[in-house]
Amino acid sequence: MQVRAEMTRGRVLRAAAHIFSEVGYPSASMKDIVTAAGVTKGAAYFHFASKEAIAVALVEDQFAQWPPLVVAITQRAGDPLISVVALTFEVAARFRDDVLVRAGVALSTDRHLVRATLPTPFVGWMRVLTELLGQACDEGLLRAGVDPQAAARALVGGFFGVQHISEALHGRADVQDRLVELWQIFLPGLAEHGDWNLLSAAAWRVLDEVHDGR
Amino acid sequence: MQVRAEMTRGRVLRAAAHIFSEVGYPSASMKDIVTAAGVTKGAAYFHFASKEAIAVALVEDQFAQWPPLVVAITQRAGDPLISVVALTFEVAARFRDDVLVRAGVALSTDRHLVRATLPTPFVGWMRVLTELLGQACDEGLLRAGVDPQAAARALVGGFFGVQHISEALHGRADVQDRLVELWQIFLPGLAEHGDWNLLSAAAWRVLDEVHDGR
Amino acid sequence: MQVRAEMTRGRVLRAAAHIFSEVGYPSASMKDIVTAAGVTKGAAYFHFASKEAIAVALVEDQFAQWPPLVVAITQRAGDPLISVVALTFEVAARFRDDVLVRAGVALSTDRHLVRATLPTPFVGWMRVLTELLGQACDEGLLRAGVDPQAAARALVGGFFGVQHISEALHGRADVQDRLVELWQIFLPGLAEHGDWNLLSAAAWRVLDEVHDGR
Amino acid sequence: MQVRAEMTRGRVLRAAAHIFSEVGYPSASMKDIVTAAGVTKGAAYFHFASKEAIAVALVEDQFAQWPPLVVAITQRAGDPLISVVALTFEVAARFRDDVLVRAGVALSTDRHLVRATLPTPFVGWMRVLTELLGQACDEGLLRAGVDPQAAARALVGGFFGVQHISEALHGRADVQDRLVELWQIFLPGLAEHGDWNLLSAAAWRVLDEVHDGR
DNA sequence: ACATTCGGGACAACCCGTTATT
DNA sequence: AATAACGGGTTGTCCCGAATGT
Repeated sequence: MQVRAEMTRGRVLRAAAHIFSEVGYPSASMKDIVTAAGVTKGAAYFHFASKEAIAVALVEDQFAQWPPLVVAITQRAGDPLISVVALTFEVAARFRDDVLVRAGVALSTDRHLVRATLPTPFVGWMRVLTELLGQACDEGLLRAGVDPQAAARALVGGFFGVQHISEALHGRADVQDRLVELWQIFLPGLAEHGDWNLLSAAAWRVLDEVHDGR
Repeated sequence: MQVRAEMTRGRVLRAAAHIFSEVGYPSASMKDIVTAAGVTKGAAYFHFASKEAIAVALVEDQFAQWPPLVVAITQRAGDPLISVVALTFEVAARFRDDVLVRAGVALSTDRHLVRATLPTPFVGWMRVLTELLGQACDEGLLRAGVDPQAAARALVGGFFGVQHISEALHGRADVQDRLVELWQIFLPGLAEHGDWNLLSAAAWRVLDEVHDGR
Repeated sequence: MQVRAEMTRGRVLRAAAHIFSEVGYPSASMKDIVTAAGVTKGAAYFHFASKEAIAVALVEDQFAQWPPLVVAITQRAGDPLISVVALTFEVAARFRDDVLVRAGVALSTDRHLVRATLPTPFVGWMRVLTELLGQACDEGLLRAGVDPQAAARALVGGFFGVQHISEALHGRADVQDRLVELWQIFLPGLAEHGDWNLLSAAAWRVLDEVHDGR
Repeated sequence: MQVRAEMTRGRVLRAAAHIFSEVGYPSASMKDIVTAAGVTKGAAYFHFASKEAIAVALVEDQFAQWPPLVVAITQRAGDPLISVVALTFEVAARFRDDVLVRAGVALSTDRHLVRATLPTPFVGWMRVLTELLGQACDEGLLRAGVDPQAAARALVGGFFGVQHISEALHGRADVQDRLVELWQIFLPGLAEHGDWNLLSAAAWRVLDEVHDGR
């Protein structure tokens, strides 16, 4: 009865995602979760050993979804800077729209509230961006003196901060606008002759293709 | 008996700050707090109506400490860009070193976990920075086309993100280095002819004076 | 407000004694106990940190009540053999009649069911009886070749077994009869010329005095 | 598939015996048992309707093993007193060494913790011993005035007590020594001219024969 | 005014023995 | 005989108030 089991597991996960992102992990009670999921406590505890295990599953699911996206975008884009911009747009959109992702982000942000060991956040993104910016550097696209790794760290920090504030103040409704603002300040420091209008237009084209391709 | 009362209040506040910043607000129990404070529950509840009230007091204390700092720094600095840089350095240092501040930041970051209404974060800083960058704009210090408000938002976002990641990964030990990296990327987009070395040196001088002045 | 507290504590202890001796420690729920005691869980947990702590208190109370009894009886009896017999009668009566004692005995018997460390049973009684039988030996009352310590161990074992079986089969209603049977078999092996009728009559006289003396 | 089924049943029984005698019936969870047995819950519940059913099976197995032993020993011994002594030695050894027996004893001792009706303990042994001591009486081996039934009750009580204390204090390691001590006190009250050394030597001879005979 | 002791219940997470379903 | 699901029940904790000193 694999399919019923898989359905139950998914229901729990989705319900937990909603509740976690609404009231936060510590205030979410298993009772709320199973009620929202429409399953019994026994069923939930058959699939997840504990509340923490649900959180871990959620965060790991979220982590697992990025590598394929990175591959899809970099393949279509060709240019590393376009890839980076497109990634930030797409990730921001998912942060805003996908409740599983929102929950994963909330859990990662409050990771000290979860006793279980969650995967370390940020470092994966730093690696990806360091790689892409390194390529850009090799291709002579970066401003002289820019260290790809330092730029990657700054970019991840900026993205996270902007996204967090957008969430705190407006439920991420304005996250894309804030992201554009961030890029407009960032770009001159990153690429000598980068033109934001061209870059963002290219990034959107890539995203359109990626979305259609699916 | 005024002095004993004030001492008790302070002990509770400091103990709560430690516990909140260690395990987070929801997992911090009043029992832990009063034990750490060395007072009885009754005493704590005489000064604070609830656990939430402690959190509110902590956050408000934290908020209240910034305006004087802003005044002190802007008065000494004269130049608005130097003021901004000096502010980020000083605030980052307090985020790292002052347990009361750390607790306030943690509570603000997890503000949806506290049912009571905490003061809205970020907007105060956005106002301050918009003001300072507006001055810089008037004085012709900014790059052409930079909107002071948008730049202020990006700056607050970048600062928060960088600081949060530094906390998550290294307990804020490296926050100053990360902040410098952020500025190095930011500055070209903000000020056409800004030189980071000069700017940061000036900012440190201002901070030295401010610290001595106290 | 010492007196209310002491009352509450006592109510919990007595209720727990009833429930423990009825359904056994593991099957007794705190809910049952506090309901029977007519107090709330908060009150119970103020006095006892856990269910185990109640069990420990019960057993320790039981242990603490024997030394005074030993003193009272030996002082009145003079003769060590009479003391031993009187002790067994009195203890058997309390095992049968006093619910606090019954609970303590039940907990000691099932002590491996309680994770907390309960005082070691039996050894206290072995010491007391070894002492008394040693005196009897010195006074030439014992049969030649009897080792006081071995006899004490056998006596404690016999007493415990007889009492346990009486409890298991008839709720200890027949414990005194069974005890007399035990003594009638035991006495010839212990004291060459002991006469059970004289000895038991003397023991009862001592007990009457002790009871009146209170 | 008869043999696999029988194996599964046996594994469950043995695992349950271990767990019951370690932590007691109420604290033993089916999960622990099936894990220790290396079978699934479904398999265990195929063989036993409930946890109680396992306990009942264990106790009944234990009860069923004594009648053959009684027959074997009385046949070899001839003399009823030798039979009684040999029985106590052999039973004590099995109490100490056989985990199935240990579990049965533990369950019988804590029988009020099992809701199902377990076979009444002690009375079987009392009947056997009453019978044997009755024979001894008829043969003039008992001390004048000894009631076989009362003596049987006292003996069962003494045996149980000594064995229980040995278990509680030393895991039954010293049970044979304690049993000898008990007999040395008991014998004079039971048999006028009984000599313990001869009796126990005869009992051991009988046991050797019984063991070889198997 | 300030502090303490004691009590009140709601509730949380999780486990448990058991039954369906396959 | 294995996987999956079932809910009820357990202990313990938590935040807080009420009664009581000092």
